[in-house]
Amino acid sequence: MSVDLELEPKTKRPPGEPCCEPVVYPDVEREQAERMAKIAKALGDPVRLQLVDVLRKHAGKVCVCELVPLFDLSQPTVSHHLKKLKDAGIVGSERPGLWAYYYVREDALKEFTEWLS
Amino acid sequence: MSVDLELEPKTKRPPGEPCCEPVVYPDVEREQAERMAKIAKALGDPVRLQLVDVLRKHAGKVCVCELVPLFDLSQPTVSHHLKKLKDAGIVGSERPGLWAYYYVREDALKEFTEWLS
DNA sequence: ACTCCAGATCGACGCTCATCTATCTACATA
DNA sequence: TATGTAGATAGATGAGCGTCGATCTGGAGT
Repeated sequence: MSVDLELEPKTKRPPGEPCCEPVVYPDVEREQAERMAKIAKALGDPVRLQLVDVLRKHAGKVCVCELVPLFDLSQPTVSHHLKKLKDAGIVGSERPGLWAYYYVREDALKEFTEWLS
Repeated sequence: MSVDLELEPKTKRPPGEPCCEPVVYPDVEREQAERMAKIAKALGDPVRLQLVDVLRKHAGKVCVCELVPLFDLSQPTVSHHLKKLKDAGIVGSERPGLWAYYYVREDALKEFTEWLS
């Protein structure tokens, strides 16, 4: 971070020149921005936000068969959303037998909100 | 919120019946989830996250002409991203003369992170 | 008035996403 | 071993997104 910008562009300058000096942006930032954006993107859907919400309210693991009837969506669609959340590292899952249980990875959410604060 | 789920689905049940009782989900939640999802979606792009980051680092208002050269993107694209952020209420803008200045609406970000905590 | 420039808007393109139905996998119970 | 069921995967479709070049808008300076 800490990009040194000139916050006030020059008001008078010879025509043909750009208004601001080009600034080099450190690429280190971009990797983290991409990682955080992945999490934000996963949260950028009302269904997924509600899924996370429900999972957090029930601190333990929640069976998928409990989640599906909460939404007016097909089972594959809910499964798809859960996968998105899992790929972003926001939730984890276990499948001991026939049922699958999902839970929130609080550390991932914490990392995200702290980065944003 | 506080949806009362049965966390343990019945193991044995007559065939033909669904595995879980249907649960009514309060719609009140959905409006807020949609509002928060709108913010998350706006943050779900590395460029926009970096824009927010730069704007916050320079607590005052930053000229668009300073932002454009930070990215390997065309001016219309950066303008488009800024509009997305503005529509989500994350940033605001002023245009006193020829230049446009953008700034972060900290209250919106705070509302989001607190909702997520 | 005329020109120049910063920034927003438009229209197009390719790609991703959310959703569905249909199917597949694998565990459980009889 | 045969059947039923939970959940994941595959394929299709329509909508939305990120990006661009071109154009429009309007303030500044001559």
